Order: sequence, then structure tokens, then C-alpha cells
Amino acid sequence: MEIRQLKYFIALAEELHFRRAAARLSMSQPPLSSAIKQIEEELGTQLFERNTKMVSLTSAGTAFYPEALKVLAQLEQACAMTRDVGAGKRGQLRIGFVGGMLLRGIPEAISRYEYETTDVSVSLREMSSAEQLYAITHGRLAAGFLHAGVVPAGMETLVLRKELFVACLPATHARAGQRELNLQHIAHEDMILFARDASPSYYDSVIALCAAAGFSPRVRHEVTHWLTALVLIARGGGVAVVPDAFIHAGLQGVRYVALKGSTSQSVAYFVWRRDSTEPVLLEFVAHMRSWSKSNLATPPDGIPASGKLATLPKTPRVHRTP
Amino acid sequence: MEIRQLKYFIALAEELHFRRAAARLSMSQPPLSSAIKQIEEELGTQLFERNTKMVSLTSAGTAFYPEALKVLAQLEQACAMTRDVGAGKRGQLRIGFVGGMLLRGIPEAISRYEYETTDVSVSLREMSSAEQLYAITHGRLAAGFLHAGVVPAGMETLVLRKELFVACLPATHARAGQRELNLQHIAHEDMILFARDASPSYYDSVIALCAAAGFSPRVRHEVTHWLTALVLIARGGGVAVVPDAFIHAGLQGVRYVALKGSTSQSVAYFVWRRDSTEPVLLEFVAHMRSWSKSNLATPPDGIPASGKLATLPKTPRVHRTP
DNA sequence: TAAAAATACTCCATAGGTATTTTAT
DNA sequence: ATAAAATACCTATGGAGTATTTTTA
Repeated sequence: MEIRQLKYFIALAEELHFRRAAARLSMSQPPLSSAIKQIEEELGTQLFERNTKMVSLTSAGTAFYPEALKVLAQLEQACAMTRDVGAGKRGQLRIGFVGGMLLRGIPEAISRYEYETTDVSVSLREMSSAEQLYAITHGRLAAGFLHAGVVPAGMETLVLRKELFVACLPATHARAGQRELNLQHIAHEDMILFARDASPSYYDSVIALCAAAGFSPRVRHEVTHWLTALVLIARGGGVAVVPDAFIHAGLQGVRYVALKGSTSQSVAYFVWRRDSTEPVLLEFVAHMRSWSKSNLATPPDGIPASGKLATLPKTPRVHRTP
Repeated sequence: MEIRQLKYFIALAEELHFRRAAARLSMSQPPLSSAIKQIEEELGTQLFERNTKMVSLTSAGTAFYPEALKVLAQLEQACAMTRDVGAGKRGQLRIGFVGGMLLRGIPEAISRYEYETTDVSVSLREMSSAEQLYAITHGRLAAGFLHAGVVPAGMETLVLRKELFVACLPATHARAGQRELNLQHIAHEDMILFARDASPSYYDSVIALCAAAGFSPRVRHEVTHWLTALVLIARGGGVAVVPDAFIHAGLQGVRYVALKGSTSQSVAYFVWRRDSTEPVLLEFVAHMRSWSKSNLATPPDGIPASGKLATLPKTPRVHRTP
């Protein structure tokens, strides 16, 4: 039994007239007659009662008709679904992210993507940059939002944002109200760092910044999560050097001050395997490319790309909690 | 998309090896390659990732596989079901019967049929003989168990039983204990008849029997259901002439006495349209033919075909309630 | 280099067309 | 008499075979 035959049967069952059914099938009547006969032989039973004046369904034909429709519908839906998967319009995506990406408009970008493609579900899992790279390499993640240290070969990267580092101080800090400061000004303070295991690129960047400023930081606390650092600072537990995106954290009790003359940048990447052919990933990559393009022009929250601070080009202005 | 192609896809999805899949499909490898390529073109997406050393499913292929299986299974089941309907092994049968058939082993015959063919459901509906013939003619019944008067042309009949008439008397009747009687002996009694509308053949037979005995019955009551007649008789409401099958009714307070010298018979028929091609009906007809054959040899309840009474050949012996 | 998929071509089975006959009303 | 299905016969598309090439692990 072939789909073609099912279609013949259905056409005749609906028309109950060989010529009309054949016309509907864009064929001539004789091959339809023989095709129907062939189906009946295969099923071992008459499906139609017919003479030259009348065609009608037998009970076997009556029973077969809705089943045949069901088979066709199921096949059609299977094909449509497969086409969608192949076009990246349907499926699942496991994507990693470092917590700080929540401050960079990534959730909004993903929400918009899910909204635009109703049949793709993105599953986010928070992991360190290194963990993400490992997971992507081993196929446990499709892609990741991370701060790349050393990106393994075979990975493709998209730069989402380049951010300057700023000092993060308690609101009560003497320099909290300043427009900018030199890193040396806080060289003697307790420094809060992200653990190197959690984020080597950040760790190394801060160490390098301090070294350039002529000191080695007094590391008071090491944390693995950005919120922990901010809360510690707000409680007077120390100071930190953070990417300016942290300004969007919205935590009370901390202030951000630009670093005078610093051009060192924290780069936020989107990373995936270059050899991936996963359609849904390719679609997502396309979406992120276009998002990053417009996002680099207009950073999140509608803050203009060029803020007031000459030392913070292409990054949002420093907010001051009142 | 054709079923053949689904089978190719499934074979390759399961083997993940063109040569083995082709072998399983009893074909050579090159046509399988081109067929798969053709399917992929139709779906507009790769279903397999492949090189000379490895074949694997893409996400689209992974999604398609269970759907393809479902389509095949559904088609297979549709064909099997249709075959069953065509072979009369599945379906519904609306069959009429006159109430008296309950005394002739018909329910048992139907039960056995339903037991033997698990997928046929027989729907019984009690109707008079005339109503049945009308319903069969107009396709509202597939067949009927009835006492045929005039059977319309185009009907096929199977004689299920030929029964002699016996007198049915109250147990208190003076002649209730007799082995047999002449109809004249009860000519003066109140006679209970089935309404002619309900059963013309019975009505006419009884009238003819009385006429042959030289009298016209004093019709006291007319009833439309055999149980009503028997109950009336038990209550002393009159006497009746009934087919000997009524002996099996099992009602207390009535007695049956053979009619001396009478050979008039009540015939129980199974009737259906000669031109019917309904497989489930043909199967049922075959069943009833074989049932009637063995039933005529051995009547219900194990009563031998030839009883003690010489005047009641091929019919059960007259029972006497103690 | 060896095994496997892809390509190139060939062939024939059969889907489908045309012409005609049969049949039932 | 007529319309419709069945039959007979023909054509050609494309499914499947064989031989060969290409590819990559």
C-alpha cells in the first residue's frame, strides 16, 4: 500500500465517481480503475460497489476511509514538523551562561527569540565560562554566553559587548561620589575578586589592571557569583573592579566610579561550535548576530552608546543611586 | 512522500549504514543513496549526517523517525482492520427477531457467534415478522428471525425449524393431562390469538386449523406477545394453539397437548436480502446455516429429534409441569 | 589504504495515457 | 440510447541494478 493509492482511494470515496475522481487527481479514468482494483486486491476485499451507473462504498470501504485520512494527515504533519526542525524553527537549545550575562540584556534577547519562533524552547543553564566551553566541546551545550579566556579551536565566537572596567565601592566610601578615580587610590583597600577557577579572564584582567597601576591587590574575599561580590561591597566588605555592565545590577548601597585612563576591556562573547549543523542553533546564531549588531549601536535600557563620561566610550553612563 | 520512502528512511535510521540498510530492504546500496537524497530534498533538510565512515541522524532525522514509525503502524492497522471488515470478521449487525425466537435457541446461537468472532457485535431488536421484512428491504436491518408469511422477492431464507402446533391449556383444564386431543374438543372454548397484524402467518395457520376441524374459533383475546398469551391462559383466560416450541417457555400453570392428526407446521425462518454483499452478514449466514443443520438434527435442550409422540415427529416431547 | 557512500549509466517494471468495449439504466 | 466503468494496449517515467569513482578515517 502506497500513499499514492490512499489518495486515489480517498478521491474516489469522496467523489463516488471514477471520472470526477480521476479529474481531481489530474489523471485519466482507466488507470484509476485499475489502481482501485489493485488496492482491493491488496486488501482482499471490495472497497466499492459499482456498476456503470453508480459507485458506492462497501462497509470495508466505509471503514477504511477515515483511517486513510488519518494516515495522510499524520504523514503530512510528520513532514511539516520535520521541515520545521530542519529549518531551525522547532526544537530545543541548551545554552550556557555566566551569571553576569543577566546584566547584559541576554535574557531579553532570548525571550524575544522564543517569542518569534514559537516552537523553539531555549533551556538556559548557569555555568562558568570554562565549564561552558567544555560542555560545548562535548555536545552537552549547543552554545554559551561567556567571557572567553582561551577559546578552543573549532569554536566560533560573536562579540556581544566590550566593556570597560569600573571601580565598585560601597555607597559610604569616600570616593563613591567621584566621577573617576585612579586605581592607585584604592590600592590599599580590601579587594574582592571572582575566583580564578570561575572566571580566569576576569581574574587575570583585574590582576593586570592592578599591576599596571603599580600594585598587587590585597585580596580580601574570593567569590564565585557577581551578586555575592556586590552584596559584600554594599556591606562594606571591600571594593572591586568590575565590568561596567554591573551598573545594571540595581543593587542598593554600591557606587560605580570610572577608572581614569583605563582602556582594558571585558569582552562578552557568544560561543558555539563552528562545525555545528544544528539548524535551530544556526537560527539562534543568526538572531544573536542581528541582536548584537543593534545592541552595540544601542546598549540595553535605552542608554545611549556614548555616555557623558569621555573615559567610557560605547558604554552606559554611570548611574548614581540618589 | 511515499510509504516506500518511509521504509527506506526507517531502515537507514535503524542501521545507520547504507549497505546494511539496503540489504535489509533487499536492494542494492546506490538506489538507497539516491532515494534518501530524494527524501531529503522533499523535506528540504538533511536527515542524515554522513561521510564514508559514519552515518548519523540529524536532529530533523531524529524528529522524523518516530513519526515515520507511527505512520507505518497506523497504515498497517488500517489495512488489517479493513481486511477484517471485508472478511466479515469485524463490524456490526442489526438483526430483527420475533419474541418467540427466544424459545428456539436463537440467543444461544448468536452468543456463540459473537464469542467466535470477537470483533462483530450483533444488535438484536424485537419486531414483528412484517416489520422485519420491511426493515430488511429498506436496509435498516441486515437480517431477521421471523415466521415468514409472504416473503418478498429478493429475500433469501433459511428454514431453522418446522414445528407442529399444539394446544395450550390451563393446568386446571380437564384435558390438560391428555396425551393428545382433537381440535374439536376445544372448539367451544375461548380462544386466544396473536393479532393478525403482529403475525399473519400464525393467525392464518390457526384459523385454517380450526376450519379444517370444522369450526371457527371464538376469539376471546387478541395479544401481540407470546408471553401475554401464556399468562392469560395460566390465569384461565382461555386456550390457544401454539407452535410446540412454546413448551420451552417454562411458564407455570399451562399444559401442552398434541393435536391429533394435525400436520400443519409453524416454520421459523432466518431471512436476509439475497443481493447483500455485506461480509459480516454473509459470515453470519454461514454460521446460521451450520447451526440450523446441527440444530435440526439435535433440537435445543438436548431433546432428541424424534420424540415419543408419533404425531410430533422431529419435535420435542411434550413436557408436563409436575 | 580500505571501506563506504556517491556518481554514472543502463534497464525494465509499472504508472499512466489512448482507444475501445461492455454494461446498466 | 447513453453515460460510465472496464478492458486492451501502448508509452515513458523513474525505481532499481551494475560498474565505477570519490572520500575520509
